[in-house]
Amino acid sequence: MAARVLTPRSEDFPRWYQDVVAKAEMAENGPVRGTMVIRPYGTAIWERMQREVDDRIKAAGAANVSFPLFIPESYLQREAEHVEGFSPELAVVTHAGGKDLEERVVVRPTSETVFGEYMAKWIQGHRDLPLLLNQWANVVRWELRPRIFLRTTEFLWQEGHTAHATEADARDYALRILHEVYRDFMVEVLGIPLFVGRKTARERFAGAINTLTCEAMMGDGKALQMGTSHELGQNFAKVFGIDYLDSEGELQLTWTTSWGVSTRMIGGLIMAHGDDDGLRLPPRLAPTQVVVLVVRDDEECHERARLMAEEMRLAGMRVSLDDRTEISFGRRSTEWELKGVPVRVEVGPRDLAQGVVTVVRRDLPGDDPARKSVTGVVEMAQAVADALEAAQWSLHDQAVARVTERLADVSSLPDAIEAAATGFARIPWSLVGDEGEDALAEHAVTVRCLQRADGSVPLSADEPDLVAIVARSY
RNA sequence: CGGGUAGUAGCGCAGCUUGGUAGCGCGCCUCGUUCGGGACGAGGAGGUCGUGGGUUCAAAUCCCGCCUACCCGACCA
Repeated sequence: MAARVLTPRSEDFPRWYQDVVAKAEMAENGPVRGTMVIRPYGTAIWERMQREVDDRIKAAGAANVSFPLFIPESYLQREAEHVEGFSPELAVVTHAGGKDLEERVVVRPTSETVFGEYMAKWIQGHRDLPLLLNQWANVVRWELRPRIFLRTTEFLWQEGHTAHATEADARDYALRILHEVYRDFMVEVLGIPLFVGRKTARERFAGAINTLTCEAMMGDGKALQMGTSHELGQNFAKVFGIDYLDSEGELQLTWTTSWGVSTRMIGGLIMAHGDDDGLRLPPRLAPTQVVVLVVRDDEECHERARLMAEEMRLAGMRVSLDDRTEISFGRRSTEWELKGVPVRVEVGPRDLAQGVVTVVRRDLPGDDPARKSVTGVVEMAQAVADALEAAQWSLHDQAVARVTERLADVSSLPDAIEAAATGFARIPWSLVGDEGEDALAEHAVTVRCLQRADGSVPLSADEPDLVAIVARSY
């Protein structure tokens, strides 16, 4: 077995999380509180996320743009709820160019207001709608209690902003992004099971009329909001004048949406799949899917490993070759395990003499006999491809098993609070309500989302027989 | 933002009580022996003791401010 390099999750989960971030060389804290330096491996993971999410956003018809980092403070102030929600978290530039600024400038905490200003300019008639935009950017929200990847003062994200002719179009699009972009990516690529639903009024985005959310259960039973999609109604259209002439020649206000996912997903990925040996990456996401490990400094081993890596690359896999034989085998194995590379191929003289190699799966625990298998050199590429496919779903299924185990159906607030100590509780929304949310909040428990009985997303919080998913959260 | 704890080599820590030559383990570099789950030996490099000020002949050590991290609360997509 691998030597202990991390604090075990059962001993101290937050400490384990920090250990993984550091030991897998993903990121470290920046010099200013709440900022982070994302290292090459963390960046590679984020780039994979970006690629997968971006492809889906484009498939949903949106185009990428780039808006400024600085926003005039007056823009924020136009939408009452929006300012109120964000002002405590704003970083404001008051001094620049060697003098005090006449109009203060905020560092964007999100870009609804600037997008609003320009969408108003670009939209004239109904033929300009819908306008579907997205940008990949950094944003700043001054955080009092930062946690690397999960809640940082500066973070990277994607923010989509759209304008539609009708409320129904806007509603459909917000829901479409939630399902076809976010849920599809998180379930199919990240292998993380989700609770998708609608936020209660108090958990809603500042300035939205509805917020849809993807909530995931972490390894310690707490919830993480992985992505949100908002219907903004006509709130921003009114204050920024985002209007158009309809086919009758009448001036109409548009209906807008916004939606985003951030580097927080990296934290979610760590806490949803990681184990006591480190990160475990689902193959579809992993920057390196397979590492070919040269076991000993032996000419035959080097050459055969190189050829095998090349063969798998040609077959379309993302492969790294580890031929650093000056570092001991055990150390290198541990390192790749920490980094969560899904499959390892060990090429050593003992196996080669028999025409075989050892294939090791990261998703299975150390005592699982299926974890290591021996396969003929000729069948190796296929065996690895099969292992990758199996690992993708095995990680997903392990996460589903945890949800099943830690999700309790309850019928009282005290029971919900008790269940939230170790996981999620599902409780009829009629038993909670606004007062119930207050009572839960006293125990640091919140309503993560509202769902219909079958788990689908309700059209409004007023539908009958809704259930609330409640939990402690990050 | 309030309460608590901490900051000494890349990482983890001792030294501080009682002021007087900057230490240990891991990692790193070189050489040799090793090599199928964090190898071993020998030699070596690496420090404005978080930062600014104060007390003192003398400060890692005593005093004050600030910064940063962790825990608990409040706040927050």
